[in-house]
Amino acid sequence: MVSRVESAAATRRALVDAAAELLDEGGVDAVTLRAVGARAGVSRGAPYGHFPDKEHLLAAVATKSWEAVGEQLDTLVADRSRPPTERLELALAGLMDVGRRRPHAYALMFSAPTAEHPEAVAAVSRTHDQFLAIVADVIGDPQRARPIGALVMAGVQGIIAMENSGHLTAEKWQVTGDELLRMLIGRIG
Amino acid sequence: MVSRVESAAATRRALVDAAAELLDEGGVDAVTLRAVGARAGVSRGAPYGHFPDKEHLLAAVATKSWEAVGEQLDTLVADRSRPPTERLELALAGLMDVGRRRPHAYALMFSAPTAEHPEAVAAVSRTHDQFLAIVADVIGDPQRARPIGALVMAGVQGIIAMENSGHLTAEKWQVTGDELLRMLIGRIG
DNA sequence: CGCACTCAGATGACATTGTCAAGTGAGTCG
DNA sequence: CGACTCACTTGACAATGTCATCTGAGTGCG
Repeated sequence: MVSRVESAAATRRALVDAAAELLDEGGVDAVTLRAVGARAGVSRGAPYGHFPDKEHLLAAVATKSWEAVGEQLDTLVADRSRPPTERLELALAGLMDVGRRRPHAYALMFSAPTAEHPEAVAAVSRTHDQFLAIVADVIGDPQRARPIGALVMAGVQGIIAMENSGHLTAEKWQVTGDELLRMLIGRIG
Repeated sequence: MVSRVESAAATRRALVDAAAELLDEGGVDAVTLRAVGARAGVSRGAPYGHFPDKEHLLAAVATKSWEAVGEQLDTLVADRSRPPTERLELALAGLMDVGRRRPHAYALMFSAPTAEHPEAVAAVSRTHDQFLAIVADVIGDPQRARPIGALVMAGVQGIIAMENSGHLTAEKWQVTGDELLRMLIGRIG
């Protein structure tokens, strides 16, 4: 027997996990409230006990994705044994990895509605701070780290977007996403 | 009295225009086949005479958007009176402008389904060629123009995505999208 | 211990949507 | 002029997001 609040929290978690799985498997169109409920072991109307509407459920998925990236960056920020440049490379490689392994989730993380949900904004902000800390270690000057960090973040986002949309063809551009990332890192400072 | 083929072509054009308008006004969710039909002056089933499904209609909207950008670049490529760098700046400013004025259409242009439709791919490819021609004029070396062009294209795409998703906050990054664009251009070569 | 209560979740219902089969009428061609 | 073609309309259906209502298991008070 579980307490009612535990059970409700577990259900909420199961709903977000189910939505994330469906998103990864079949894109945003596959995230049906009925499918989410079924996978989470509840009925189709259950999400409305935890989220005002479907958009908020997706925002929760985006939030969790940002938090996952943030946790990954946590260990990188703390690890002072590696040189800063290497930590930055690892951080960016991690982002690229999410973009490639979970393209639908990645697109969701960078889509507009996310910004309208405070919990999502907080998760994004925290993760950006982690990232900025790493960039600052590379640059030295914390003041200049912010614009340059934005440029790098935008660059990575653009590289992944072009990869995932099929616009980054090797014949046309004579370059791979990884090479672009290396060019991007090389132009820091 | 108009010939049947003219009338059909006009209807197809009206459908794409209506879909584009609805997309700009209310995002992709507002693009309902019924709404598209109504605005185009036809019924809800009319699109099926011109497109196999809704996705192909949206692909046609994306294609038209790419072609519009391509035409804008046409004049820039032809205009040898301006210095190459200025032409590149104007080209990128034009892209940024589309991203800001028509955020939903811009997102559609860089979304995955587009790549699966041959006519869309052709329009994108043609526009990318225009862009590469301008970049090549700036760089000098046509071989190096391709990777650098990809980096710039990805950068612009990323800047717009961060702007439109609300992630490019001035407080966090201490920079504007336009400033990022200038940084990006400054790092060419 | 027992009972009324709360609230997470279930269920029925409804409007909207994408999609297709069948129908229709205006342009087209012999 | 009559048969035909085909762009478009209309009716229908399944799937979906959403809400009002219901139900039963955990909870607090006596």
